[in-house]
Amino acid sequence: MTLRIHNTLSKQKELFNPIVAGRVGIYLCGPTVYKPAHIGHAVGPVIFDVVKRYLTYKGFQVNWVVNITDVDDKIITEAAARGVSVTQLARELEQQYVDALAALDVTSIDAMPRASEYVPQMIEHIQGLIDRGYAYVVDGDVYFDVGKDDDYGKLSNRKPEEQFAGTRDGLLGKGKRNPGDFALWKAAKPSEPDDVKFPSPWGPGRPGWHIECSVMSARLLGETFDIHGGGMDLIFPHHENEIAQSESLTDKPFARIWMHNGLTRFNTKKISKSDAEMQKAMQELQLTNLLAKYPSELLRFLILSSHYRAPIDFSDSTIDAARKGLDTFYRLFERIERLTGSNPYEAGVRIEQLFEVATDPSAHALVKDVLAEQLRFLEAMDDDFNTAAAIGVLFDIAGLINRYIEQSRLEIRRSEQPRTFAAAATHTLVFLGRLLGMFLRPAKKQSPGDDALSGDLIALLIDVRNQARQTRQFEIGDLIRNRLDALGILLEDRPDGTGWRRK
RNA sequence: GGCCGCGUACCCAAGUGGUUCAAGGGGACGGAUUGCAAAUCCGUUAUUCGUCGGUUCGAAUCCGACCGCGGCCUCCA
Repeated sequence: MTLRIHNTLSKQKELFNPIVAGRVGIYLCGPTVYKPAHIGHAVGPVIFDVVKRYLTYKGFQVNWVVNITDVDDKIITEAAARGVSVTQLARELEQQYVDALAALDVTSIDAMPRASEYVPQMIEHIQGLIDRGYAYVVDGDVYFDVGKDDDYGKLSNRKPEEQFAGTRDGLLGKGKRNPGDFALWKAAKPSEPDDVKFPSPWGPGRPGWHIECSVMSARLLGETFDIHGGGMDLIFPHHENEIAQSESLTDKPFARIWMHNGLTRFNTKKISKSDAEMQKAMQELQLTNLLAKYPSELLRFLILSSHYRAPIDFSDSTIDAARKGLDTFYRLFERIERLTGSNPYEAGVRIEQLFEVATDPSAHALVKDVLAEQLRFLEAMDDDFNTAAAIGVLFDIAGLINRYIEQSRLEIRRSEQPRTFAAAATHTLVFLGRLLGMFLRPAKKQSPGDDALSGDLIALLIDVRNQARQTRQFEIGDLIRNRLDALGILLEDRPDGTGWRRK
């Protein structure tokens, strides 16, 4: 099986072969820390977390870098508005972001470099571009000269002459040679705080937006590396400019593969910072708020339920549907533990290890079918990380296991062999889910308000109810069930007794 | 205006030339099971893939036009 990845540069899926055999370098554009991160900021990290998990599974050693932009106009403005220092604001929001990613089980990032800590290297890079004639200085600013870069625009398919033809003079700025020229270095303004003033050969100032990614990726991954990721909205100008300033200095290809994820939408609109109507929604869509409201696994599941290049529409109804879908797996896991005594979250025999001993026809069929599904899962992942299709396969496997449980009447007769196979199939299911960063640990079954006493009381009510049912006093039984239902407790009468769960 | 993406059932969402390609989830409706439920299982729910043309023996899938939605072209994951 071979992995193919869609490359924005070529606009098609390409066979993946790393530069150095067995090793993969990935750079993902992280956030500018000037406002709390929203759900859209989690999409890239979750997807690349899966990319890393999958590549690791395939035997690659992955080095994944996500940058933090902590020097920027917007941070300066926001910090001034809040009356805190730029550094203070940036660190606070960075910590929030890191915490949110940890909550989402995005724990596989290898380095999170800060722009502010690579300024000397950026200056070196900029000086190199000046020396090579690709950049010029104007009153303490340094601009990249897009006119000197023959293939400028190859990523976003734009030609600077056409793109900026007839643009207003305003874009020309002070002393720009071409309207499309972008700042590599911005001279400090007197009003700006000291913690964003860095000394440079061109006077005090700070780096432009794009240069940090070129420099930090080169330092941490090499001048040419395997995969560069980010949101679709970064293709132009950010990534285009990264390519220009990197390749103009090194004469080497920058990133081999560009992966761009679709943007998260709310009411079909991009979650944007400037839209007034969006401001209110933004509050709700902040990662910290969402993580307080929903299990993180649900957010991850929702993100992975559509292909990474498609936009995700975020709404209560999509969340709700995702939650109900996820419950299918949770119920299966509970069922398996109850019927087989095997904990799906703990290491156990997977079904592929039982191929030889599956002599019983239905067990044999289960093994065969689950293995076929496993293949489909891997094929989906190999096809540009099609997590949506992969999740579809997980549902199919869950169906196979439930069907097998029904067929072998496991609820009634707990025969040895069906228990073993059902448990093993579930271990395979969990194993595949974990390639997506799912099913890492048992889902929370209880609410914060639950305690031992309420559990005992429910058990007591169940006993009373079953006594009543045995004497066919169903009104009493139903009363208890309905009243518990109103409290959010769902009773389930199974062949082996009555269980309960929260709605 | 230029560039890019999208438009698949009631909703979400895979599929980008042909035998299982119309996955999967939610919802709804039948059936099995249950005292009744819940859960689970079985079945039904798109002869059709925005519209109209074209290419082809054959298209949701390729080409063209059009309609609709969105993104970028200024900061943005």
